[in-house]
Amino acid sequence: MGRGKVELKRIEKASSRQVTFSKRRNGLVKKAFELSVLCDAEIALLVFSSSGKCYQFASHDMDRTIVKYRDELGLPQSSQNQGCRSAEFWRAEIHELTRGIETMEAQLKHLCGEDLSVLGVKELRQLERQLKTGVERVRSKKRRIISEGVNLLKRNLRVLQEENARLLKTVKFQEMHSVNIRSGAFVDRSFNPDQRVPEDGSSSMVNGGH
Amino acid sequence: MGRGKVELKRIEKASSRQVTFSKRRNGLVKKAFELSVLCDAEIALLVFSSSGKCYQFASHDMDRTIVKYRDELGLPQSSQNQGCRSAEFWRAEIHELTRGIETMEAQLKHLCGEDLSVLGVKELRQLERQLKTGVERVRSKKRRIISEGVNLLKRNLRVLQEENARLLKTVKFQEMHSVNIRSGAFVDRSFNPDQRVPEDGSSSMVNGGH
DNA sequence: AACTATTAATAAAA
DNA sequence: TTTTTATTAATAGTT
Repeated sequence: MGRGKVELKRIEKASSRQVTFSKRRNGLVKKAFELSVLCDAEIALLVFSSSGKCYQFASHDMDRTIVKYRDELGLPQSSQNQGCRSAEFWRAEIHELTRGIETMEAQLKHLCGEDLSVLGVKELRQLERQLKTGVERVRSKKRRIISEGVNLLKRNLRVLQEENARLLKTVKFQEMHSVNIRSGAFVDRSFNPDQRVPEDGSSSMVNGGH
Repeated sequence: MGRGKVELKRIEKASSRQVTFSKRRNGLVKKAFELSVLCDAEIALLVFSSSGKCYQFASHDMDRTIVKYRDELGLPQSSQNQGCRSAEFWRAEIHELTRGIETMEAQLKHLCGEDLSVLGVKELRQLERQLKTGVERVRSKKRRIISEGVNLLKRNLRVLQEENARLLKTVKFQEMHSVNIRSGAFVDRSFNPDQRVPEDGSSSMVNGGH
């Protein structure tokens, strides 16, 4: 609903993203409100923008609804004040994960041809080989998928053509048959040059059926 | 949007209310999902039907988002709680990181031409374009590095050649000089055809320097 | 669950 | 941001 449809992926242009966020956030809250009123539902909605700003809507009371949700899961309350002692552990855990992420991000960038300054010729050669392999594999996969599609279409085409040929024969046979049975009508018609044997247009059906 | 507009009040007819609840709840979740994807937002949505059934949507992790919301309310009042967060929060944080890692691993595999079965033709096309861009960038970087190396060598070559020319002149001059001073020695050499003026080999060093 | 006539949301532009 | 407008999307009532 807008000037053209939009792909379901992160909007790259920051300004557009901001505008869309603002509009859709309003729309979402409006919808949530309407649902709560129309259907007598209890709704809690939390939205954090990518920059960390918090927006919320609650038809009744945010905390009450959250408590209800926790009850639903059977979770104990006020878990917020627990677990302070293991913070160091979690920090270390996260540090590990973050390091892995950084490595992978670098790899991804390199594979996209970005941030290449840190690499030497040897590494560039290896990267190029890796990318060429990747391209080749992707291409061959694509070719296979497309060729499968084409083959399917060809098969369908053949089946339809055979079907049409059969139908055409049947139609011709029926025409001949009706001429033989009602030959009197034929004779009658021959006395009236304006009347013709009607054409049924079945041959055009062959192409009309996609 | 429908056959006529609706008043914003509780739908009295129970069956209509139920149908509308179901439809609009789906719509609301869809909108929440779209907002989270398009605008990179973190969203938590809780919906309780009037009969008490609980429905939910969370773009990231419900508990993490709730904790974030509580932090939002709690932290501005006093900063003493900063850094002291629940194990749940850390678990959610790690869950987030792990999800990111999985995404990146998948991307890496795809870029290496592995695990392509999950992709459609459109995605393969995009991937191919990405890889081609990457290859091109890697190649151009490699070319630049190599060409810089070559240029450096050429510069060295020129410098050395000039140096050689200078040295050769000096040698020639000294020889002439020595001839003038010790003409006897020159005469000695000219009498011995096997002996040559020694070549210093510096011009072959230019090429041997790789 | 489908089907549409309508209304509502919203993308792009101003 | 907000408004406007051309379009798409959601959905109310119906089958």
